[in-house]
Amino acid sequence: MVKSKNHPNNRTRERILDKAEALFACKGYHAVSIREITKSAECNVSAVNYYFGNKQNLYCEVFQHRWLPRAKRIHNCFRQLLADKPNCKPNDIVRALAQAFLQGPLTDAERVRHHQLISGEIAQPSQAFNLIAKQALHPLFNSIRGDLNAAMSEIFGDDQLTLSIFSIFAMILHFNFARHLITSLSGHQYDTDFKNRLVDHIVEFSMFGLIGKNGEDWNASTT
Amino acid sequence: MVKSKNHPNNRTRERILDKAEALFACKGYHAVSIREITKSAECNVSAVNYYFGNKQNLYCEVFQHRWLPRAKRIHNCFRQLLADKPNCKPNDIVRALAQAFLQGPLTDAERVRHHQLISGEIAQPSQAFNLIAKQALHPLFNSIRGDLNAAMSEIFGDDQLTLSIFSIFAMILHFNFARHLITSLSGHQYDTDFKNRLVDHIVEFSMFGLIGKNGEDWNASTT
DNA sequence: TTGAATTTCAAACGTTTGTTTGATACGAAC
DNA sequence: GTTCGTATCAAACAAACGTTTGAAATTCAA
Repeated sequence: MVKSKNHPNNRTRERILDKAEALFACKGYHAVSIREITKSAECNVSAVNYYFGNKQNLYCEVFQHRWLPRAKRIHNCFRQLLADKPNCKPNDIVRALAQAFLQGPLTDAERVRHHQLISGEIAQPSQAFNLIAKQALHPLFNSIRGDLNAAMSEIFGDDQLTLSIFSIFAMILHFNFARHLITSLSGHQYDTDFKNRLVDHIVEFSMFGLIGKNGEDWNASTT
Repeated sequence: MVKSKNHPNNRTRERILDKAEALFACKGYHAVSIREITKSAECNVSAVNYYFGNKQNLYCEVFQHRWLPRAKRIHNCFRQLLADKPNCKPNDIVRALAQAFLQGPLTDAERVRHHQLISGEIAQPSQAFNLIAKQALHPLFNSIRGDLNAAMSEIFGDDQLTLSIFSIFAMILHFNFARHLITSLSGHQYDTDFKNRLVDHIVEFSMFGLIGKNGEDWNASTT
């Protein structure tokens, strides 16, 4: 009956989106109940169905109205960092990317939420995956692809460039969403110092690998 | 009452473990019901509580009796590949690792299950995380750390080595559990050719980064 | 063949789930 | 002050959930 209504910017609606996002991020879709969300948002159980129709749709609208805007803020931060460097080299691009994702405009709590949500969709894609793939992942991927392609003086195969971008993203995502494992194995907390260290590492490893900046030119052993 | 019983190797028990693992892997813990598992295993609902006490414990025993043995097979494959190469260099180590995880002893279906399960635990650690951290992740990490340390002629800081290993693992895990995203962005299916390509890429990128094997020695632009 | 232990089963347990209902409260327009 | 569209609420809904029960099968040693 109220199906076509939009309920734009209603207070309760916004509170539900906030709390739902936090809960979905840290426990996963099926582990969170509507009652848990509405109790956290201090409203009635039926508010979810009133404003969003059903639970599944609430989950999608969390991605639409919370996750995507944040992804755009990160993307803009990345572009801004690049704009400050005309004639940028590949290492500038990787650094801007790592900074945008690890130290960018988000608070650390937002960053954790952001990457928990996307890691869930990457591991087990749902309806929301198509949304963020089309609106965030594909555009960002193509954007970086173009930048890197222009910045690389060497001739780079299409596939080689694609796989390299995947690898850089693998690191950035992994250092964000595998925090527990990384803390457990390395002993480092995710403080400012460590995140600086991570950005430097991602740039150097992406550029020079294990060989390192001043690396010797050893020959590979017999294959 | 039957609490201390072990029910070793019972047929029904094994079938439940098999089906539970497959379902937990592809839908996640909370999205799978006991009835779904027992229907798939063609036994009575109460069999889960009879053999495993409760759902949570079944989940843990899946990791104990299915996931861990597979992790050990991968680890053994890795060690075997290294044993065939005396005086191995870092690129041999990375190649052995990538091969063990992407082409190793598992069937492809097993590999997908394996990485879906661990990606769930990495993103949102549960009881099972401590088990696999202690019995698989820490040992493998330390093992690789020792190998790489011995193979690197250059002096490598402790942290630098640690972060490099994380990065290599980030790639290997990412290329395994983000299959949907990677297929969506690159157009590649996970056939034999593509997996060969991935192993080669992981080795080259881990060794030389974007610069590549025959890379020029450009200078970084001004920081 | 007997009898005790183990395994399977249908049925039910009390909760919790997502969703719906119908009544009440609110807020602006007339 | 009345009216009307919107928002909130307690209460209830059927369905599904994890778990328990107690009685039938089944197994197997004596």
